[in-house]
Amino acid sequence: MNQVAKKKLLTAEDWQEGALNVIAHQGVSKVAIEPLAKELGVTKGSFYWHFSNREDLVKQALNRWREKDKELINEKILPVKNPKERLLAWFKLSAEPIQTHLIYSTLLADRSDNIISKILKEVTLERLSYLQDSYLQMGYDTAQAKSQSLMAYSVYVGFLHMSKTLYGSLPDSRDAEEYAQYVAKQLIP
Amino acid sequence: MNQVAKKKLLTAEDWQEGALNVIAHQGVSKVAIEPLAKELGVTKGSFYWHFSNREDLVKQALNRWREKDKELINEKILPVKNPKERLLAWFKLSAEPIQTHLIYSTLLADRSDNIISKILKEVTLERLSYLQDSYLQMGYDTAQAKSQSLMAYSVYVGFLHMSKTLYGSLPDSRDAEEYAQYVAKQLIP
DNA sequence: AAATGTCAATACGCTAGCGTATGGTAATCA
DNA sequence: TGATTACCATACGCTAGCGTATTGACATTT
Repeated sequence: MNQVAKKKLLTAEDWQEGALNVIAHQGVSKVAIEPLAKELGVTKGSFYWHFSNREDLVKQALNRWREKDKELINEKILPVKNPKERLLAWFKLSAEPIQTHLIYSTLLADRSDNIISKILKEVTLERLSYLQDSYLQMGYDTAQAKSQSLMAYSVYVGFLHMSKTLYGSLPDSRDAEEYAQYVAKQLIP
Repeated sequence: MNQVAKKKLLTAEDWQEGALNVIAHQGVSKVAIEPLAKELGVTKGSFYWHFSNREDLVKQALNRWREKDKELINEKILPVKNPKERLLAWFKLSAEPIQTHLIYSTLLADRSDNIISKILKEVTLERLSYLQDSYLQMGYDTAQAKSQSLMAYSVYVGFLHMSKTLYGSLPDSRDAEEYAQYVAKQLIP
């Protein structure tokens, strides 16, 4: 509840992280300044020092999310040289119950602003591109690689929602592992 | 803007339909009484005659959606006797840009109330069950049919979001057609 | 014709949340 | 040490939207 007990002063990053947590679990529309301030142990006065308004916060928070997501891929996926292994790694990662997936799935239906749509599109296209690359490197022609990566990515998106819908949250790591392996067997020849 | 120019009196169904339209395009959280009243050409006085409060409207609207969705399936999918043909019909239907899909994909990330989660789960389980039946009738064993239907349904959910997210970027109607055929080939042996 | 029922308009109070204005405090700098 | 800076608190006004209370206008029944 009060994760900044020792730290006296807040940074813009603290606010961004707080916003991302709300987005992950309740959606962008639930990002409210005063409740967030309470949670961080300060008042609005702090907020309007760091940000010009609510939209500013949302924008910065989503950009932060995009950067963190990119770093994750750069560290865990792209270094895998073998394309088949790389796809496997991606499927495994995509089934892990981490914040970036929660945020992504929440944004997918919460398109209240153009900010959201824009970032969502950019992130999706970028993710699709490295999936497609992997399939291309496995010998698919362009059209096949396009369709196949689109389908694989759809399975990922669908999985996020299904697990939320059917279990109330993302499944535990054992179930996720099992599912990832099954899907991988179907989608990686 | 004013679709009830001739009709003087509103019914509860009119309000439910209005709510469903908002849900389909903006999400449940955007369902507001006064704006909806304006759109329907009346005031709040009408609303509180037909419903006890906002939650009441949302609940009734979502139940209405579920019934309409069930009717659609009963009419267009279940009558197809051949299981392979039935799956094909379902994939075709699932790619059509009709309201029921819009609502479904919106609900998927807009889980503000328990009402939504409950209905969403019910609808999803029901849809999965007739998908699973089709695969069973095609000779899959229970575990396979379960996993396969889950994956097929994930592709459906993913497709809904992808087309929304990438609109204007990737899929023109020719690509969409190509993709649909590709997916069907992968998911229906 | 009177009474009742059905549906809607209007006026009101209430709350949550946004954004502004101003003041305060502790640290740092000149 | 006085002044400035960085950060936060407090108080205020404003709007959207919820829900209630009351009244009004037809339509139907008696």
